[in-house]
Amino acid sequence: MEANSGGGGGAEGGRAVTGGGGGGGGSDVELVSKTLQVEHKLFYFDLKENPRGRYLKISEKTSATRSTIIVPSSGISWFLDLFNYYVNSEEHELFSKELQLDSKVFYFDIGENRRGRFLKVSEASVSRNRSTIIVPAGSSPDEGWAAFRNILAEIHEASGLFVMPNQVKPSDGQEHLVDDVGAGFIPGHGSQQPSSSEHNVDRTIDSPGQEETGMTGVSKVIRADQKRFFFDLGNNNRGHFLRISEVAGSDRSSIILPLSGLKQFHEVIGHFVEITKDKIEGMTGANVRTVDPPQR
DNA sequence: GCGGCGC
Repeated sequence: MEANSGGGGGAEGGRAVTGGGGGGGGSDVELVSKTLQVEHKLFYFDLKENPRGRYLKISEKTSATRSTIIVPSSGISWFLDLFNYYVNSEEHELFSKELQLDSKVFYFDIGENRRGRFLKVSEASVSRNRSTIIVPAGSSPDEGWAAFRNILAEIHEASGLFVMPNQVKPSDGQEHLVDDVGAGFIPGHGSQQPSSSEHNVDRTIDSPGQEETGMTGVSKVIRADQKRFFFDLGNNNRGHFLRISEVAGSDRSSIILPLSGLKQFHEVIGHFVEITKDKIEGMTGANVRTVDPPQR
């Protein structure tokens, strides 16, 4: 559905109020607020929520300049992935990236001047002018980009803590409820999700999965391009199965995989991962595209 | 206390 067609709670962003009136963001609730100083820049991270949804506002402030981008909450984990990519990649293999979220496109570009290297993140949306923040790499790679990444990881993790348990219902018909693919994990016992570069393609939401309920109702969702794939364990009188549903727009279709076939399924997928390694290596997700660096 | 961004 177009549940988040607001492009990330765009109702805010200071568009109506210009000039230093009271920026009373109306119904926008601030869930998390963090600041990061990189060289002489100050970055503000505000995870906010209004009736249209949740979004992360990232502002860059210097003495004379303020610039803000608004990231829909579903994009936080993509941002995290992308910053991991820029932190972990060698200099010669840094490419520009585009990230498409709802109606917005975020451009990630590397630049360099005598002050050093920087990552330019700009947001283009239909209604608003393009806005840009620039994150210095720092003299050691950890200073700028990694610190930025760490904040993103903290916010990504914290945002999971704000998911009400009854917002995610197991099994049938949950597709429309699981709007917030980037919202992270449901807090449970012992769920440690360190922000290392170790998380994979899957942007998962774990249903409670208590022991007493058995495995039925365990669900995950991943996202690739404009599609979402839901994985739901279920059972009927014929036994247990994994239902994999593909949802794109208003179309959906499913396959039902008896658990007896799951291992082979896994092996076959692994085989294709193996033989396409060159192509998918470095992909942080299928709706992140690598584009040629600008020739300037 | 820099400086990139944009046309």
